[in-house]
Amino acid sequence: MTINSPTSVPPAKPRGRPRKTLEEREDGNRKKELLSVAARLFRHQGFNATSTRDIAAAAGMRSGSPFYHFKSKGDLLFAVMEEGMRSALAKQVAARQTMQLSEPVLPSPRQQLHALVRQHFEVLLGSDSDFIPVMLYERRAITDEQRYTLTQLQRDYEAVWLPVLEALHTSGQLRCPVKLARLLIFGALNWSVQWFDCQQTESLDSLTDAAITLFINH
Amino acid sequence: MTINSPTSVPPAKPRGRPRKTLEEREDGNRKKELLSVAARLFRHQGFNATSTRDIAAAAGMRSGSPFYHFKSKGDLLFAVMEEGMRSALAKQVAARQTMQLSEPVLPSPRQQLHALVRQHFEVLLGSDSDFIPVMLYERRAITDEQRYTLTQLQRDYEAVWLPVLEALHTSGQLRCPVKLARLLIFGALNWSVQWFDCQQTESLDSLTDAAITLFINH
DNA sequence: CCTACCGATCGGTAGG
DNA sequence: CCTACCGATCGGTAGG
Repeated sequence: MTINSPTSVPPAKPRGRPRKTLEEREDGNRKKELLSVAARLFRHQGFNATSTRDIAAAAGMRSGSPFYHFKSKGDLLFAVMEEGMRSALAKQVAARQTMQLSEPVLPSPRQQLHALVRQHFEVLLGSDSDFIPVMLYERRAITDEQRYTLTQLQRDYEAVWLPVLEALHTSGQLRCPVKLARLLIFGALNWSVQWFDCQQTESLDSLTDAAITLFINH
Repeated sequence: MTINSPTSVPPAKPRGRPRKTLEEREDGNRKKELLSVAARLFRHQGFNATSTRDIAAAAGMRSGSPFYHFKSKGDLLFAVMEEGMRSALAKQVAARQTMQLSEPVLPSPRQQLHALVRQHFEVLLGSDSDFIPVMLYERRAITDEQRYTLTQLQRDYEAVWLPVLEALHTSGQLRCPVKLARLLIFGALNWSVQWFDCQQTESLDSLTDAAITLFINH
């Protein structure tokens, strides 16, 4: 913690040193708790400004114990990112299935984009949303090999968007070339983690509506 | 430097230990050199992953010498950010004056936005463009007081955009509410530092054209 | 601006 | 998972 003025970190879900009930101790819950605690600290203080001692203390462990679960601090960071991507991919698949089943007619490309944007805001700003921001803003700190793995997952995530953008481009509702549109749109959405205040009145629904009106004609 | 795999840093402008000619030594050039060297390292490795020894070495100094010019590492970071904002503001003023003088008729709101976007891409991606990315991506690492100063400068920078966006909203060329449009547009532009490759064929001009077609109707 | 140095903190490990 | 610990590195300073 050489940071000058650390942005105050929201209170942890499990604070202090939790009494270890027998049920908790046996399984891999401690490892998952370590992941979510690390995600929260990495997001709000940054990877390099968060010590493994910070993480251990926030998880109610001693300083050496995180290394029982993860080989190194870098591996813990990568695990946070990978978990974030796998969770985001799962949510994306679920959202698509829900949409296709519930609609009486097939959703329009515009409706599909709306659902994708809404779901992406949920991943970025919703509950349990520390993992993906860490992945987005700490990619410098992982190895090339790890970055390659994440890039593959991100490609899967973005693959769903491309046909939707293509359809909108063909119909004239999206005038920007698809490849650049994807980069610019993701930028607009991803940047929201820098300014969005979940205490504010602005809901993710109205935010999604606004974003769609910015990108799409008619 | 506890980073796992530091993104390779582009070669410094003045590499190694420059011979100190008499002209260089006397004035404040060393301080400015320290600023630009620190901006480059902070941008590519991050603030916390860059040691003051890294900076000193890249500037051809010994480890303690940066502290002759700056009280602390944090003050050096803040100086980089402030210099970036003042330079960006100066470029913005210059661009506006050029436009108003050269056009035979007053530029349309759309033309004004084009100029603002183009100028912002220059600040983010053009030559000597390490300062603003550092300001955008290392704000966690400065004090509240310093952040307040920067927020003021950023407000000045953004103030120029608002009337342009208002005019576009009134004329129906921008359907998104102005306040959110500003946040989303800046996000789309600022995120470009994550993916733009200046080696690529894509020019800042065509990038600007694409961005305008994404945001503006007709 | 350099030399020589300090106290603090950090990631990580051996052994249990 | 804890205890006890190590080597390395870091920001910063006194004195010139």
